[in-house]
Amino acid sequence: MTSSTRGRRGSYSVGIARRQKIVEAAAHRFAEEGYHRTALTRIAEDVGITEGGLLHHFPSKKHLLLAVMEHRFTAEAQWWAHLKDDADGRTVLRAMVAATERHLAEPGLIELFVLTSAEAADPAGAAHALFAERYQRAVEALAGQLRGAMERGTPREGTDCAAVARECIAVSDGLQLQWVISGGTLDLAGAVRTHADRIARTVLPDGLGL
Amino acid sequence: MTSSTRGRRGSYSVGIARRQKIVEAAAHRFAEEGYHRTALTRIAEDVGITEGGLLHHFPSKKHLLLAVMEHRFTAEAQWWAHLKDDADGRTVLRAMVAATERHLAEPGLIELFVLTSAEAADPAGAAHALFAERYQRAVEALAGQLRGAMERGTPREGTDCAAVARECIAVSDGLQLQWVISGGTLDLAGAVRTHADRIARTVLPDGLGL
DNA sequence: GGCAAAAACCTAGCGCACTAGGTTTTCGGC
DNA sequence: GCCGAAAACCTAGTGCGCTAGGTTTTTGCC
Repeated sequence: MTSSTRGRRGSYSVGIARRQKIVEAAAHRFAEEGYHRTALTRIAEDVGITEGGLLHHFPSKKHLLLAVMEHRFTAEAQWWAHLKDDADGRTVLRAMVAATERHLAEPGLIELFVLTSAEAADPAGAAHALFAERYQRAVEALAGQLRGAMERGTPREGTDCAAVARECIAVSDGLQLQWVISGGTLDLAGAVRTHADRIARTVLPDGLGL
Repeated sequence: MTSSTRGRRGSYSVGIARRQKIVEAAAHRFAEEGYHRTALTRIAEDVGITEGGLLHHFPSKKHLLLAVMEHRFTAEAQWWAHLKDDADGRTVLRAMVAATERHLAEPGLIELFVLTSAEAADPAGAAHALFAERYQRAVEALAGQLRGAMERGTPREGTDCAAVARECIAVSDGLQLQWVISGGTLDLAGAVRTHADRIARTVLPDGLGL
């Protein structure tokens, strides 16, 4: 029973490199021509292997989509990390608007997000676990920051921070959907700001907007 | 150039009956085993025809899903019609909560809705047009009722009713997503109520909650 | 009632996502 | 350096969504 228990060798360097290339190629094609319209064979060709070979690394097309999204999510999480723990509620709410603007800058991202969200609705699907965890983490983080911010001011009585966090995330997701369907016409960032402002006026101690 | 221009005959009665049966069978199977896991062949078998025969009526599986959803949407629209035009803002907001509770009562409905929403993200897809129109109509209706209600009271200055309507719909959609992913754990109706209450406090003339 | 024309339906076949099982390549341990 | 086990990769085959084109059934019209 050493550190490397008998059997079990882990990925080879060539495999790791291949997976990275696959995710890059997939991200490119998905953003370019859409998830449903890109065939796994094309992505496999892009990286110089067979469809079967690709499916060795990612057992299904959905798993591949998930890997692409996970890549995005980590980048997103890193960005949020720049917020200090003692940031006040107003700063957090402003960060939500800024995050939306960041998403808008990357073409195809929101479409992919909406798609993956729906995929996550299937409890048997691979995306389910990731999203379940992701939502829980996001709600907790946002709620924690709001709670901390309120405790430093005079908290409004009976404010459920987790509920506020869930609402913020819901508004963001729901508006993203409307934005995609509107073909990019909707002022997404503006709408998110309006809501953040409403939250500020109803839950922040001073009752002022953003 | 008579009323029936040459050519063009319209559906036969047998076809209409068949389509209805197909939609019923599809709705049942989709709710039962999920959209992705039900094969068109099964639905075709249920109604006693071939897969090819089914595809004559609905050119694609997505079209069929869309037909199922349209069926639900009309039922939903009829329900909303019970609201009087001169209903006050508070009544409209309460109706949103009631609508959510209605959705929760029908198993599998919200899952299908989330799925179809994502499908609508593809501009080339069949669901896109329906959802684009649906959202526009919903926003206009809600905004109109809010506007009417506010004009009868003392409207808060600078309230964009359309924006409020979009936000309400976004919250509803976004929370539905979280509800599905949570496996039904989330108190969906409660969360919608919390938001509706916040809206009431920030946009209704009296500034009171629900 | 019978005649087209259009709807309803079927058959054959393609591409894609995915599976099963075999072959080749990598690489830690001797 | 080389052995062997596991990773990496390929090949063959299946079921599904969908298309193309043909056949059967319905139905308005004379």
